Amino acid sequence: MNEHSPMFRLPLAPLKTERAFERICSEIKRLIFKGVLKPGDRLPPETELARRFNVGRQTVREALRLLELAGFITIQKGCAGGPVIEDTILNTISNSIFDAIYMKKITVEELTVARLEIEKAMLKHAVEEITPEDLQGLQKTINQAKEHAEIGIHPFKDNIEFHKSLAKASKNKMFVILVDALMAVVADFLSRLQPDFEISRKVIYEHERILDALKRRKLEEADALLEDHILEVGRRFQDIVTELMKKDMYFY
Amino acid sequence: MNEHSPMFRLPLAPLKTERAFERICSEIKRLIFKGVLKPGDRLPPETELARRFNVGRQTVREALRLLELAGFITIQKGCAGGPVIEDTILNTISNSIFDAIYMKKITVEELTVARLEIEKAMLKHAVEEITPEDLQGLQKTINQAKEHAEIGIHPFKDNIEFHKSLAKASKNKMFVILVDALMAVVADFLSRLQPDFEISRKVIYEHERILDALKRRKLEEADALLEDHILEVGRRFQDIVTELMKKDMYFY
DNA sequence: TCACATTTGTCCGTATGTATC
DNA sequence: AGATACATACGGACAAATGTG
Repeated sequence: MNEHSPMFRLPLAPLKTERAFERICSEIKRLIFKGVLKPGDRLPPETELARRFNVGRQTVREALRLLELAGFITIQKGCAGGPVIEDTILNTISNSIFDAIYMKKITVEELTVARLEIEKAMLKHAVEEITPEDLQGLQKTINQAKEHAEIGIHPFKDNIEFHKSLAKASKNKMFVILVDALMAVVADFLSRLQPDFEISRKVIYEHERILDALKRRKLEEADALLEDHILEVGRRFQDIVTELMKKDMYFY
Repeated sequence: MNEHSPMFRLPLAPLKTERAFERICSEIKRLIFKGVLKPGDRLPPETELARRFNVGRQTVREALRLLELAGFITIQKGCAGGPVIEDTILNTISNSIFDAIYMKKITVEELTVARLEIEKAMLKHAVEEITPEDLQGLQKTINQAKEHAEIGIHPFKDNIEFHKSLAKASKNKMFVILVDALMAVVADFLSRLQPDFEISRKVIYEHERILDALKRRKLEEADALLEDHILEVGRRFQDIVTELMKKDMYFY
C-alpha cells in the first residue's frame, strides 16, 4: 500500500491500528479543513476514489458513510449524483445531543434549566450585537407565525425559528449550535403534542413582547419574559412526558 | 414493490428512500432506546446480523459504521470480538464540536464566550447542589494534580477533570454533557501545547481558590475567579491558534 | 509457544435501482 | 423513451487480528 504520506504521520493517535476507511475519511476531512475542498464541490465517484486511494470500492463506501454521518458530505444517487461536499455539521451535533438525551434519560427539568441558562446567555449577547436586519427578520418570523395560525397551520416551526434567529443575532455560532440542538429536542416534544392554537397564540404573543423589549434594548425586560416563556414551555413538556410515561409510549 | 399508491403520492414529500443500512441502523438504535439492548451486551457477528436482517454483509457493515460513529457501539476484531453496545455518545458530541471548530465555523473567542457562560451557569447550580462528597472529590482532583506536577507529569488531565467534576456537582446531566464536550475541545488544545509547569501551577492554584470559595458557599467569589480563569485560558488558546496557523500546522 | 477458531477488514465481480440527459 | 452514469446492494473470497486451548 501507499505509505508515503509523512506529513500525516504526526504524534497523535498511536492507539489503534487505523483502518483503511478511517484513513481515507480523515484524508478527505483534512482536504476540507484545508479549504482544498469547499461546500458545493463534487467528489469523484466511488470507483474513481477507490482507484486513487488504491483500495476497494467497499472501503471507500464506508469512508463516505462516515463523512456523511459526520455532516461533511451528502450523497445523491443517479446520474450527476455522487458525493458532494456539504456542511451539515450543526445538524449532526443536534442529533448527537438528541440521542444523548435519550440515552442518558435526561429529565425535562434538567433540559429546561439548561435551556434557560443557554438562552439567557444568548439573549445577553444578542441585545448587544443585534442589527436592524436581525430585528426585521425576527418580526418577519412572528408575522409568518401569525399568518400560518390564521389559515389553520400550526406555527410551531415558526416559533422555533424565532429562538434560532435570536441565537444567530448573538453573532456567536457556539450559541447557534447549542440552541439548534435544544430546539431539535423541543421540536420533537411539540410533534408529540396535539396542535393547540390557543397556546400557540400565547407563544406568539410572548415572542412579540420579547422582540419589543429587544427593539428597545431592554435586556432585563426581555430576560424576564424569556424566562417565563421557557419555564412555561418546560411545564408543558413535563406534562407530555408524564402522560407518555403513563401510556408506556415514551419510545415508539 | 407496490408502486401504485396514488393517494400517498404527496407533493415534494418523498425526497429520500430509506436505504437498507439506515433501516438496520435505526432498528438497532430502537432496541437500545427501548432498553432491550443495554451497554455491555454483545451484538451477533456481522454474518449473523446479515442473515437475520436478510441483507448482505456489506449493508450490515455500513449500519455498524453508523452506530459506531454515533457512539452506540464499539467494534473489536478477532475471536470473542464483534460489536458491543457501549455508550460513547459524549465523545461523539465532542468530536462533532471539534469538527465544527476546525471548519472555522467557531472561533476561539466564540468558544471561550460560550464556555464562560455555560460554566458560570453550571457553577451557579453547583453552589446550591454541591455535597460534601463532591467537595472531597474536587479536593482529591486538585491534590492529584499537585502530585503529578511534583513528579514531573503534566497535570492537564486532572485540571480538566476539575471542571468536569464541577459540572457533575451541579446535578444537571445537561451541564455534564455540555461541559464534557467543551472540555474535550480544551483537552485537544492543551495536548498541542508544550507542557508548561509554571502555568499549570497557576491553574492548580486558581482551581484551589475556586474550591475554597465553593466550600464557603461564596458564589460571587467563585464566579469571579472562574471568569478570570477561563478568560486567561482562552487567551492562551488564541495564541496557540495564531501560532499554528502561521506554521500552517493547524490540522493534524 | 504454537496452532486453531472466530470475527472483522478488505477486495472483486455482478446485478439492480434511480436520476439525468 | 432510451441510454448513460452513478449509488445501492448481494455473494464469495481471502487476509489480518485476537483470544483460547
